[in-house]
Amino acid sequence: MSDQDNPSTDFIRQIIQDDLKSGKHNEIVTRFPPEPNGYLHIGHAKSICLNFGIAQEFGGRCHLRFDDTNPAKEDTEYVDSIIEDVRWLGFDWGDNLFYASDYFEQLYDWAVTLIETGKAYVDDQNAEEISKGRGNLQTPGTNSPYRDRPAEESLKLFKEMREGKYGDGEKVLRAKIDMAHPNMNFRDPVLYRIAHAHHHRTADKWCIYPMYDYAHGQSDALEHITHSLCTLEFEHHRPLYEWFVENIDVPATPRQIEFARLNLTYTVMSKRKLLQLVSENHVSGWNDPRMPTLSGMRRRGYPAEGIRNFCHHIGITKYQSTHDVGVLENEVKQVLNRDALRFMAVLDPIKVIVTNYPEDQVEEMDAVKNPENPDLGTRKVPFCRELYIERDDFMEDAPKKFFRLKPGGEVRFRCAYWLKCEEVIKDDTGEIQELHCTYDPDTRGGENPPDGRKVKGTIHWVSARHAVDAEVRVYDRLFKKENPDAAEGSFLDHLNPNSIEVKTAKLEPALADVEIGETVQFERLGYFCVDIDSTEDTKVFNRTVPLRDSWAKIAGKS
RNA sequence: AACCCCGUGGUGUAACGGUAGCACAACAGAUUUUGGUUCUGUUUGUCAAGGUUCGAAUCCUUGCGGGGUUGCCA
Repeated sequence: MSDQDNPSTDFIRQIIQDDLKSGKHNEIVTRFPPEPNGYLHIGHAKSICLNFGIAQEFGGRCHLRFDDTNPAKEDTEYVDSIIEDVRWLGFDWGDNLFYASDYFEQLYDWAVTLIETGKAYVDDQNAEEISKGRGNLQTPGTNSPYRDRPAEESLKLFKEMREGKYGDGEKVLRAKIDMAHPNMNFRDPVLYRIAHAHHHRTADKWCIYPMYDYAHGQSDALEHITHSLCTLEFEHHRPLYEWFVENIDVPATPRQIEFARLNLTYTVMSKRKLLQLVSENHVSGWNDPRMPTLSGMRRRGYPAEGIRNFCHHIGITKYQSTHDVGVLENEVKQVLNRDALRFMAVLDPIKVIVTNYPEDQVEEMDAVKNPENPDLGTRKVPFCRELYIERDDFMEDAPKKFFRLKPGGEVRFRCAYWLKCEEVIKDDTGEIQELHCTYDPDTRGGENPPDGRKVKGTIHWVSARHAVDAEVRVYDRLFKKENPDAAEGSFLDHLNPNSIEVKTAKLEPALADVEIGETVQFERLGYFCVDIDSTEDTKVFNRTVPLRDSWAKIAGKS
């Protein structure tokens, strides 16, 4: 199943189709414009899939542009991670890699023109005065005392601002629009501020930096972007975006269209909060497998295809919805079910002795690598007298619907034999030590015996003599609340204290060959990805997502 | 009570004036050497009231509800 089966027909794509049909545009150009001040998350994936997806579907192109107009918050570390993440997601911008800082000179020249034509002025007020002068939602603002200073004076001051004559905050350049406008963005927005800060690309060349509103539309125009797609919070900025495009002699007229940003249950998405999780060590880093970042999901074992399919299926609207994280997990599971190789691993082992199995014998059992793709063939799994099974797969006082191992009961050991539990060995405290079982030689490979006996359950196992130890990190949701943002108190109050559980597991030996970054299925348990923390001696696995567990549901009910 | 945007099952999303469909979730069953997968079926919806129309989720009006906007962040 692929994305292409059902082409999207959201309102943005409809606008684009109309623009193509009417001849307004012959080629579609979009852009993904992150600010390099943090790591990309699943919300960005929605925007990436939208912008790059549209370029692919309509035979256009999509630029990657770093919106690097605020040196105080930005860093090359973020530039590098963003490039890596977009590539990993599966998109390519060819030669179209740009930076807003590439346009600083041109933006400066246009600002000069705005001053010359009386559409901008240098304001000497400080931030507080400007804020006060702007009025509020009910009351109009008042003009700055510097609003009507002669253009030549503003020109001189603006030049001096650039030359570094003033300190941070001493002066700003403002557009001269309307201090009583109902849209606050029109109350003489700031175009340039002074910031004596080191920029990760332009170094110390500049000490004045353009604001988002002033830089973004012009950058779009310079790149001949046809459709500038952004999230809903920029709706009020669109008229200003258009004002600049109209009042400046730009080479193209891009159109801004807004869509709803992605919200997911059981997580937070704001960069500020994600940064806080990292800096206060609630997680191990931006790429912690519990983070909604692309690097976290990659490390968790989410395939890029699953994320792309998710973004495709949630669609694009203006309705501020919250998607169930289960939908994402479902897309991930679909891809993994198709692709992941199957292995057996025991996370919470209990020993089984096969009392009637020869002490020194070892058999290599054949096990299918992936039932969804039988062409992949089989692997060998060693079977001997001592095994491990999952503690959950045995119950002394089992309910009727418990199809696994119980005293006197018989189950199939996957791809091996049918075993019957003869004796339960306990220690002084009553804790189960080991199980003594007998096997039926007529069931080799797990086949049905000739006498027509039936068995309800099949459980996984690992040979105790051949097992490889590994660390397994079992992850759960990072937050306990569906919406940690809306819940009472700080979002940090709702962190799930059990979002990670570390176990030492017993693996079948073939698992030793799985490489870092690969995701496999531990049969009956879930999907697990080899983590970068793995060493020569010990592999580390992250649980990507558990398999559906309908027994847990039945057990939970009774 | 300024201005702007948005209201379709539990959660999302389609239907472009003409049979309210799909996915996830839930429930029931079938298949199964993973209580996985797959397959079949069931339950649940157009925020409200008016209006236009042969016909309204769709167009209009009003109300109600949700969100956004008062950075020298993006």
